[in-house]
Amino acid sequence: MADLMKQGKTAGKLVEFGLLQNIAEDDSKHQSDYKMLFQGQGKILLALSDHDRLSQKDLVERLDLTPQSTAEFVRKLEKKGFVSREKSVADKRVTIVSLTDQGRAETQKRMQVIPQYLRVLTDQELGQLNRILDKVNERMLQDIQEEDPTLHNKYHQLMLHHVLNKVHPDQSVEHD
Amino acid sequence: MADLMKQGKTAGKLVEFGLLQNIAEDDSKHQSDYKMLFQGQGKILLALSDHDRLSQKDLVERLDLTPQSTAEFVRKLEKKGFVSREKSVADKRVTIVSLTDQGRAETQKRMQVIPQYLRVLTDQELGQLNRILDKVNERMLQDIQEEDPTLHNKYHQLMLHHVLNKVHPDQSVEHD
DNA sequence: TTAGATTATAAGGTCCCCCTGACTAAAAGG
DNA sequence: CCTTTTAGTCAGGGGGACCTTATAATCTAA
Repeated sequence: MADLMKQGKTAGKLVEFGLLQNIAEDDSKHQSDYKMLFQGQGKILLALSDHDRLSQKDLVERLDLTPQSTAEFVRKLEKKGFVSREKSVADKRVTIVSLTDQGRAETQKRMQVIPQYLRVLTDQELGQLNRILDKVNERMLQDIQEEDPTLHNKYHQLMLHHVLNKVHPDQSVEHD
Repeated sequence: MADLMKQGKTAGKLVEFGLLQNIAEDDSKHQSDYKMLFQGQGKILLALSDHDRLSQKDLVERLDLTPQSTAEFVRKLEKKGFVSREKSVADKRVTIVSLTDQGRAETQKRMQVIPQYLRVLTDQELGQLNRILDKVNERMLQDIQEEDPTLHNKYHQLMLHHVLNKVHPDQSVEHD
């Protein structure tokens, strides 16, 4: 019982957390666009930062979008200078999309967003939070896989691959 | 040094967390639209669940939107059956917006999203997470207030009021 | 009573995400 | 060689978040 209640309480706090993140984000005009990481143009950037030089077809498969949407996003990103397009020589039908340096930088910037608010946590608390997030993330991962055992959505595959890469290997380059 | 690194690590895990939340959300078709809680129509719902029966003017002030946008969102919500509108008798210019039962239910549903994944945490971990979130949330709150000492944005005020209400009082109707 | 302020509306715009349909150019296979 | 299949394009559309520029209706105060 107490457990359920505590869970509810925590859930509430997580909502608050999202809320505050949201406010903080549009308060400081710095437009980190953290929210846009997982949609539209952001998705493309993400996919490319996982594996550069993908054909639009590849993107379509990985991101589970229509070719048209994909083309649209790629075009927009190109206009912004974040990606470049070139025709494949091997197969003149295919367009190869790649991240420009600027795009790479942008993607970095979007993901980093090292939340300042973490600075209030003690070393111990950071450790606790890390362990907790590992556990929770792993659980979500399982849930997702249960929901879609074959994981048809390539985007999800990509993302999970990302996560798995970080969640279970030694996972740090601690060499200070 | 170690601290900064740990912070970075945690930040990474938080990104993963967002990622997974996102995937989980559009995997299970239940369209909780958690992401839309803080924008447009969601904002309106939120404001009304804080204080029902507001005039559009009130909404405008609280949400920091133009009257036109507000009217638009309200109209859309009305079309969906989430809110109802009535003319004030006292002042025939004003329209009073209130949540319908359906709207109330919807709002509940959107906010609840009691994250199942919290079930993997032990009682102790929940406690830790609660403390951590309190700390972090409080810090974000301060940051926000520093950024805008007078807190011009009424929406933020509303939200902070929400948060403050939960962050420090006893905060629960614990009667299982 | 009439001018000015207040509340809301209509109309139209910008930009975003994402889709369907129709079509071209290039590759592949019989 | 000629028909499919495949990669991508264009055109158009639905829905969402906002905004600006009128304008109408109502209230209020001189």
